[in-house]
Amino acid sequence: MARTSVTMKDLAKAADVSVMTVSRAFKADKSIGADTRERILRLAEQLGYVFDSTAANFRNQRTDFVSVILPSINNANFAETVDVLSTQLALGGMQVLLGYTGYSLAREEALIDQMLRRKPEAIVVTGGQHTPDARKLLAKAGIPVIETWDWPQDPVQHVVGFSNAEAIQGVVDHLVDRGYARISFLGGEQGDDFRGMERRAGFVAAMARHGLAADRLVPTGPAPASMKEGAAALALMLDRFPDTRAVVCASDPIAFGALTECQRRGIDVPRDLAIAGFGAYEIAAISHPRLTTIDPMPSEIGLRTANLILRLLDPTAPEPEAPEQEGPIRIRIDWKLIPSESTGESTGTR
Amino acid sequence: MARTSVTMKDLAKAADVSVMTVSRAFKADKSIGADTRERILRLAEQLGYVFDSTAANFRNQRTDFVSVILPSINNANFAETVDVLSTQLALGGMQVLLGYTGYSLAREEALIDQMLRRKPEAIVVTGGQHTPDARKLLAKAGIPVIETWDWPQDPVQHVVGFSNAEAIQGVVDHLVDRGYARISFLGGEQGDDFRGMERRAGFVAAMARHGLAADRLVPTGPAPASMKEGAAALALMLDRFPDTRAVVCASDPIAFGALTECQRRGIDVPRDLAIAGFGAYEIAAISHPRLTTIDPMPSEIGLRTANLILRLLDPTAPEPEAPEQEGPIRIRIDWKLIPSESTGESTGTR
DNA sequence: TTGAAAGCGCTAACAC
DNA sequence: GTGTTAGCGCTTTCAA
Repeated sequence: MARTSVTMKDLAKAADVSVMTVSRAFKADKSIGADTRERILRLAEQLGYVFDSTAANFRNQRTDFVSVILPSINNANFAETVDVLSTQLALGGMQVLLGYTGYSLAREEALIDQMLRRKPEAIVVTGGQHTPDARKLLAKAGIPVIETWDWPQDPVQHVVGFSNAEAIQGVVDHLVDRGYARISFLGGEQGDDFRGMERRAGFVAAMARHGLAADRLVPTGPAPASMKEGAAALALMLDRFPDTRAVVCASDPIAFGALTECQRRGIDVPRDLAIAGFGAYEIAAISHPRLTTIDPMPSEIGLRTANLILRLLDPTAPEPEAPEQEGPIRIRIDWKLIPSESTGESTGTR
Repeated sequence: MARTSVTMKDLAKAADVSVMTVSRAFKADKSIGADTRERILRLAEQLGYVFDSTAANFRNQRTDFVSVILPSINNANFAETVDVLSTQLALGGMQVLLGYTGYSLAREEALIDQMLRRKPEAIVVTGGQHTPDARKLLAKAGIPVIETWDWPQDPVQHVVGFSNAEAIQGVVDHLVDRGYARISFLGGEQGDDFRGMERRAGFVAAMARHGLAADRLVPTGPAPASMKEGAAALALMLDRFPDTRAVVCASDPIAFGALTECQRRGIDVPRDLAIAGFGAYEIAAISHPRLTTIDPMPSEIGLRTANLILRLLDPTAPEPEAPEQEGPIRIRIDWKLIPSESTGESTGTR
């Protein structure tokens, strides 16, 4: 194993130039003779030299890292946000450093602490809920902090997201529009999945606004709730609230699980029961019937977050009036209702 | 923004000790007075000191990074592998640096080049297909290289994976067992998705072995093929090979897309048509009917890869006989056939 | 166009 | 238990 790697010093010796000249050979715009550069690059190839960006980064006091903290990587929505975020940041020469909390705030705190030691240029977190210590760490980090996928009451700094409580109301309004009144909610009400809890709160608020009973609440257990839990929750709902005519689910996987349970029991969706999800996952657009859902624009979140970071870090950015005085930036993402087959058409109160 | 951060030097001055003493205060096992340490740590808290691991890593010539290169993060199987891999490596103090190729070998080459400059301790790639230059980079990297999710003819170094061609044969054998003979294959045959192509090759080989016609091949377009493409491919298949009684799909998303298309057309699965997938995605276990599939053990791949890396990097590992001479390690992951409802029961040739 | 000096923040190794 | 020295590989600055 070539644990002993070739350095610029070695190259310099071999090319009989100074280390500085070698350094210049690897930068595009430095003043250096074309022939000298070519000779050095050829030599580098021969000796198997690999540029050490850790050293360069250290010397420049820039890591070009952006830390991104997610509840889980195994979630198509978060994955899409990260995908776009990474791709976009790569255009600015930035690299994403990913961390997963497993939906635990304690783990998030530990991760933030650990991440900050790596001296990222900015840090992106999911949600607006953090432990007090985590908040303190973020506030004192001295780098841009962006909370995403949420619309916190009291943001740490920048925000790119939306209100989960509000978004779910789009679903409720849609169902009420179609004449549904006896509506259940399937979704977690425990653990650290605050987005799920907010969706439940949003459901309750929206039902109250319509003067409807909002007590048909079925938990799906701690996050991440997925298809299986959705099926189990539907069974539970049929047992507890048999008069239900429509269900709002905290996520599309839950909704799809519920749908399969209906199929197994011979319950026709949407004729006997309407089902709505959340997240605009791939499955919502293809299941039979297709699921009515909310598109939270995950790629938009990633894109706007990346652009915000690039702008905040770009020293050449033209500052309009107040130089160095710009306050926190709040970018609201517009979720979109996608009405579809699973909530059918309606003709009267259900 | 506190672009000017507090260093050990500042702490040393404030605590009226040497920088070395400060350094010791942050290491668990160093000889230092308990009171001195406490005083320094308290001071660090007050001054908002954050340990700079980039400097420590640079000094120690260890980054504690492991590069992991994936086709896409938006794939539940790869996500699971990475999840377990990251978690396990974290136990050894390692951090994963993720990169996505978008199923492009050219992009993979660029990524590998870029990653190696960050001086990772090891590099994990997906698949055994690389550009010649990428292979060269990997071979000369001087760190452990692990190819995963594949079983290459000519591995670069270590391997943790399985043969996609062989695995798909498990599905074919199962269908033949159940009496199916007129079997189609839905899956990509273009672009850089070599795992998909290998599955197709495996299908053809298995059919030939059973003396069956293997010419019912329906492409799904370039990777990543997903549910929508699966539905479209099924429609195409019905048109081109209407006598088909069973379809083998290159992935569960394709299979599920095909299933939904059947549901829309009133084709009963498995009575009229059997469908099998690949990957043991969540959807396979819950769709109605549930999908027969192959479980490629993604978390096992992640776990074994992590443990292999930790072992290779651990200098205290007891080397049995040949010190520093151990050859490449090949860990074969045993995929598992999961027979389920979508391939039904059979009574005779179909 | 090229080179010499200095140092980014931390720690191994060795004194005391 | 604490301090001193030296240096990881690179680049900014200034001089030639």
